[in-house]
Parts: sequence; structure tokens; C-alpha cells
Amino acid sequence: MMTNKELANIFKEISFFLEIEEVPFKPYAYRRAAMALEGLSESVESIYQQGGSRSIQDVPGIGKHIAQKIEEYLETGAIKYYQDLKKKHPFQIRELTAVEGLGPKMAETLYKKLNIKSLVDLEKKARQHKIADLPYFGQQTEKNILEGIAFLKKSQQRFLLAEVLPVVRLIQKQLLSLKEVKKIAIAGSIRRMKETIGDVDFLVVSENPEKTMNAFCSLFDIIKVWAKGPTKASVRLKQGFDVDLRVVPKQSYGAALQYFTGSKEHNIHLRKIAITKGYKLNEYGLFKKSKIIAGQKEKEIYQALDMFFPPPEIREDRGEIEAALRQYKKEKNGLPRLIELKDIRGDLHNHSTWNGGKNTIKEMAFEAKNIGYHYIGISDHTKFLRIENGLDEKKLSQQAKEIDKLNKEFKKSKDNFIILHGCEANILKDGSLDIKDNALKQLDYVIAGVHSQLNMDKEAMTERIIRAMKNPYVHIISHPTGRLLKQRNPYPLDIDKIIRVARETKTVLEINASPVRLDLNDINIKKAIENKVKLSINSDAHQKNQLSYIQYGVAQARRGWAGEKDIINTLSVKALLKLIKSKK
DNA sequence: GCTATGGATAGCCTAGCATCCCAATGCTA
Repeated sequence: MMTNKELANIFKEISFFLEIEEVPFKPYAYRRAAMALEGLSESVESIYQQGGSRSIQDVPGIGKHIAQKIEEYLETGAIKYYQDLKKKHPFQIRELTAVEGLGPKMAETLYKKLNIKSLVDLEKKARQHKIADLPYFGQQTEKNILEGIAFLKKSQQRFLLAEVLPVVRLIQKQLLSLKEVKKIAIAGSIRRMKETIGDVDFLVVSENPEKTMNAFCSLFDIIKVWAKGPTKASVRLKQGFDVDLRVVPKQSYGAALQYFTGSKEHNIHLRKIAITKGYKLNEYGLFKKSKIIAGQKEKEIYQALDMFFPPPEIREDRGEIEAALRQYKKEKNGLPRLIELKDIRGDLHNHSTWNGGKNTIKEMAFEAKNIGYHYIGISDHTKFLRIENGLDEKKLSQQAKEIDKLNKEFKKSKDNFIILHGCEANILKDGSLDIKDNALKQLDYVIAGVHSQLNMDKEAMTERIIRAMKNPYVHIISHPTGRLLKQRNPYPLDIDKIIRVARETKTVLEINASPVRLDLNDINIKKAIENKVKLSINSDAHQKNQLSYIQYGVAQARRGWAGEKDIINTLSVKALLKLIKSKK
């Protein structure tokens, strides 16, 4: 898969170079090819090995000439066309254009006039105030470049959904309290509940735009106002991310919401459909010639395009548009009915004071009961994780006694609530577990996960997890790919194979709802569901207030097209235990 | 350079904002 990424980067660079040379339409083609490669679930190398250059052309967005270039790269390790372009423009184009406000043409000018080749050069020349003196640049541009570099270095540009969402909800509340504000919505990737957020988009209908803009730009926590016009303002908060506010006319509110919710890919596809039907779609509405057909409500736009309304979480152009069209025509394979937070009846992956959690089993249970759950699963780490005070066979049976006692109290008070006893066993390097099957047998269910020795090659890691799935006492694999957002990439893993074996062995895969994990991710969730693998959304709470993380897991599940029936912890206790016991 | 339509050719998503110099361009979403 590394090759896919390398090639995607090369094609992105070619696209920039061609943009500098003002070649028409080719940049678009190369950019699309790059995107196609990035979204490909198979390695282009193995496609080529199996079917040659011809089969690479089957990938949408890749035609004869780009396929030839891929072939050249796979055979020789280089692409001459790219190298020639690179010689003509010998600077780090991707690095430089990553600076906000700096595009390919400016990068070219900076190289020609000041011999700037890299981010380091750029920062140096900007600090020496060489950039401000260039024609068409100026002091403001220089300042923006320096700030862009600083931001790039500091923040890696994206923020966790869970970092952003609470702040954004607060701002929304404040803006809504202004009496001239008639409507307000959060659009963008937040509305789609993406795991990480670039920046935040607010849309507002206001009777006094100027007043609203002033109020917005004087919100607390603002450290910088980037832009402030009559319809758009853009600010940076001290938390590090940017928030845009757009004032839109009432009759365009739905169109603007649709447009700014994205994703970009979804919108491009939608606009193409509009065109084929003789319309034009933009953020002001859906138009036939100059006559507005729809715009006030988002739903009306989809309706006018003969589509059902796709939930924001799945607007990634991964088939939702086709599904929405089919549903409108009352054909099968329409839009999925997505899982909702209220469908969740319990949480199966939680830790207690027994191994380093902050709350006792009882406290965790009462929190879960207050949320309205029917059950909570306690799944503390087993012995390998010394640092987490992992439980051995003996401690597990002591823990069982405590849980029994609590359950008796629940029964006596006629609470419709039960604590299930599980554990999170460690999958050791060879795929065996760090605790005996005899101990696992006593539990209601078993979660197993990889927590150590993550630097294995793909094949070995895949086999390691497969061996654990083949253990008849293992019911759920926790955080299957091991990624930590903004900190650690997933370990190399043949996820397709994992999914296949999960189905064969009736093993459940986890959607870990912890904001830094969200593992499985949306794409893998969709794949698992398509292969009829069951999933479990768990908070992995180490203290009682973390049970609320479940909302992020549900969001990720929705992004992966999951419905109630795909998720095991939507079941009643009875049905859940029956399903668990069906694995032999 | 790709895709779709029809077999060689047409069309590729769009608008506002900032910046620079005071009409045009590049960038971003």
C-alpha cells in the first residue's frame, strides 16, 4: 500500500507542475488519479502483477497514459515524465503548497526569484523580509506565510473530533442567543462527524449580518481574525483550530448547508447529476436557467434531483448517491437505516479500579444504569499488562464474586440491569493469549487485543490476530488495527483477511469509541458489514465519564453505514449472550 | 489525460475573498 501512496504523491506533484505551466485539464486528471490511488483498497502493485497495465486501467480515474506511468514506476522505480518536470521545477512543491495561502504558482515565483526550494528556505527568506519586496507579494503575504509555516509545524493541521465538538457546541449556543440570529447550523466535516477536523464551518441566517459578524469576531478564545467581510468571517481559536462563519440568505440556507457539509467528492458528484438533469447547483440553490428550484431546505435539493436525503455522515461519495437515487425509485439497496445512539443497550469494553481504572465496578455500573443501559461489561486487562496491573486467573475469579454480589443487589431491587463479566486478554506475539482457557471459560465473554510488539510485518501480525480469533473462547477483537490518531499509524495488517476469518470464526470486531482510536475506522466498518461480520461499539472507558465516548463510536459506525442489526450491543442481554455462545 | 459517447471528439465543479495594485490573479473551500 506504500506504493499507492508514493504514486499518489508523485501524481499530485505532476498536477501542481502542470498547473504552474498552465496546461489545461491535465492537472485535474492527475489529481483525480492520485485520489483514486489513495482510495484504493488493493495495492496497485498486486493489481499489476495479476493483470498487467490493462487491469490498472480498470481503476476509475486511471487511463492508458497514467497506467503506463504506473507500470514504469513499478518496473524501474522512477517515472521519466515526472523527473523531467521535477528538473524544470526543482523545489519541494508539496511541502511548500502545504502552507496555507501558498499555491503552485506562488511557489514557482518564489523559486525563480529567491531560489526557495523547501519549507526551511521559505521560512528563512520570509524572516529576512525578502518576500515582501517581490512584485505581487507584499508584507501581508510574507506575514501570512510565516504564520502558515508556524501553524503547519505546530498542529499537524487536524484536530480530534472530540477536541473540537464540545467547543463548537458552546459557540453555537452563544451565537444562537443573539436575537438577530434566526438559524444556525454546523456544517463541514463536523456535521459529517469525521474522526479529525480541519476547520469548523458555521452557517447563519441573520437579520443583522454586521452585528452578527461583530459578535462572532469578539467571541472569547479568539486569538486571530483572518478575515471579516459582510458574508464571511474566519477566526482562529486558542485551541488552535479555525472557525468560519458565513451569513447566508434565508432562501439559500438549505443549499448552503448542503454545499458546506460536503464532502467535496459528494458535492462534485451531486453537481454532475444536477447538470445531467439540466440544472445548476451551487451554494445559493438549485437553478434551472436563472430560476431557483430549491434552496431553502437541504432536503428539497435532494428531492428535486430525484434522491432520498443521505445522512451527512455517509456523504463521502462511497455509493450513497447511487443508493439515494435507487431508494427514490423504490428499488432495492437504498440508503441504509443507520444506527443511532439510542439503539445502544450496553457497553462491553470497560475498565475498573481492579486494573488502573478510576472508578469501581459499582460506580461504573451505576453510571451505565443512569445512561439507560441494560448492561455493562467489565473487561479489565489480563496479566501480561503488568503496567496496567493485569489480572491473573485467581484475581479474575475474585472479581467474579464481586460482580455476582452486585448483580444480586440489582436483582433484588428489580432493576432491569446486569453486569457482565469479561476481560481484555492480550494477544501475545505468537497469537496465543496471556491467560488460560480455563479461566476464560468462566467468563460471560472475552475480548482480546494486541497491546505490545506492534512492529511486526504484515503477514506475521495478520497471522497473530487470526490465531486469536480461532480461539473458541475469544468473542471480540478490540481496536483491531491499533492506530492512535495523530500519534501512531495502524500496524501493517491484511484487514480483508482479518474480516474474512472473523466471519468464518464468528468473531466480533470492535469499533473502539475512544476519540484517539476510533478503530475500526469508517472504511473498514463498511467492509466488515459488507462481509456480514458483526461489530461491537465500545467506549473502552477507564473512568465513568468516559462512557460518553460511545457517541463517537456510534458516529464512526454511521460513517461506515452500520445499522442496528450490525452492532451486537444493541441486543437484549439474552440475545447477546446467545449470540456469544454461538461461537464454538 | 480521463470519461463518455459513439468510434474521433467534447467536456472537465464553482464562487468569494485577500492581495496586489487600483483590474487581475491565485487560493481555498
